[in-house]
Amino acid sequence: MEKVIVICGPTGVGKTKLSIELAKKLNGEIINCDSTQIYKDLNIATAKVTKEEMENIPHHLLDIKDISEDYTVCDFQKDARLKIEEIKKRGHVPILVGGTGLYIKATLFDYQFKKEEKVNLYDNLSNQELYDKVKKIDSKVDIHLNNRKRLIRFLNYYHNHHTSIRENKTDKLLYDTIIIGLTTDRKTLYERIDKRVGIMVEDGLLEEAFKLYKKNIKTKAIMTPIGYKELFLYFEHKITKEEALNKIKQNSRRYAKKQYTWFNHQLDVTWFDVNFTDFKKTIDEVLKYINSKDDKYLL
RNA sequence: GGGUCUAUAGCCAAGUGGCUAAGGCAAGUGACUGCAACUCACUGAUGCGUUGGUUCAAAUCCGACUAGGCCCU
Repeated sequence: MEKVIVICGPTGVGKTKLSIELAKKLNGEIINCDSTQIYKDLNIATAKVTKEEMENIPHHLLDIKDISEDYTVCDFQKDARLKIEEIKKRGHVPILVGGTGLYIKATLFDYQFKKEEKVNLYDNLSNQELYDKVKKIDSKVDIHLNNRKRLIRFLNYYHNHHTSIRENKTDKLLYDTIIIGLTTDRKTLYERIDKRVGIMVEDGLLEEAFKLYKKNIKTKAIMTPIGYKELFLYFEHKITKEEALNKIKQNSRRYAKKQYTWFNHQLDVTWFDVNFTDFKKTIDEVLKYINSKDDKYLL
């Protein structure tokens, strides 16, 4: 049986470290599932693995796009599935690693992204008008009146496919999957996140951000991740450096919190409490679990 | 030691005798199939420093106490 292994969890728990150790043991190759690490030039703020950390383990879907380009879950699904097949063909184990839940889910499950033409027929409508339109098409959808982005998406979807997006739900899994979640108590995680921001600064976060700032192109790729937009405000003298860094910490904590909500409710995750003082124990625990699920990977 | 001002949720605060104590921030919870590190929603004081009193009715008025700020000594 050919498994696909997934490592998910909040930002800052040690997914990267575990993924490399697992890849070494299981003859694996890593597929990045982090929406911001797809892009080139976004390294420190996105906590991207360094060449040294990789330890010669093949990594895929890192640095594949320029910051001026757009990339969506639809692109990722296509790319990731291709990579999974390639890795399997080599007789290796695909290990999906990242914190972007939607990307992981869309890859693993039978999400259908059919061809669409881009339309912006709805930009001038008020939220109420959008909402009424949506309700008229499908009275059962529960997109909130204020969630303009989702309302427009619904209408665009309907325009293209003439069905309600709600009917797109699926629980059909395309791969034999083991989903491993890394976790720790909230307090420890938050401390790690705060500390990591300090390390990022030492590693040159401000320089990286300033380089992007000077380009003066505020693309989606730059403005989405946590770390740049906050520092841009500092560069524009709107807030102090201290405030910017605190904002980065806070946004990271909130992000981690949201990731928990997502993973807990959207995927069937088996959680492992990380042992930070002896990470080997965590690795062993996870390996043991994988082994119990599939005895092909003997230790 | 004397005078004076203040005390409402983790923080900032509105409220100046009468519906169930505004709001913001922080925090927590949740939704989420084409921007997902996105977008959006929900949640908080049975109580107004403590304690007596006035009143049909007190966060609101009066007294004492406690704590803090400022001024004087």
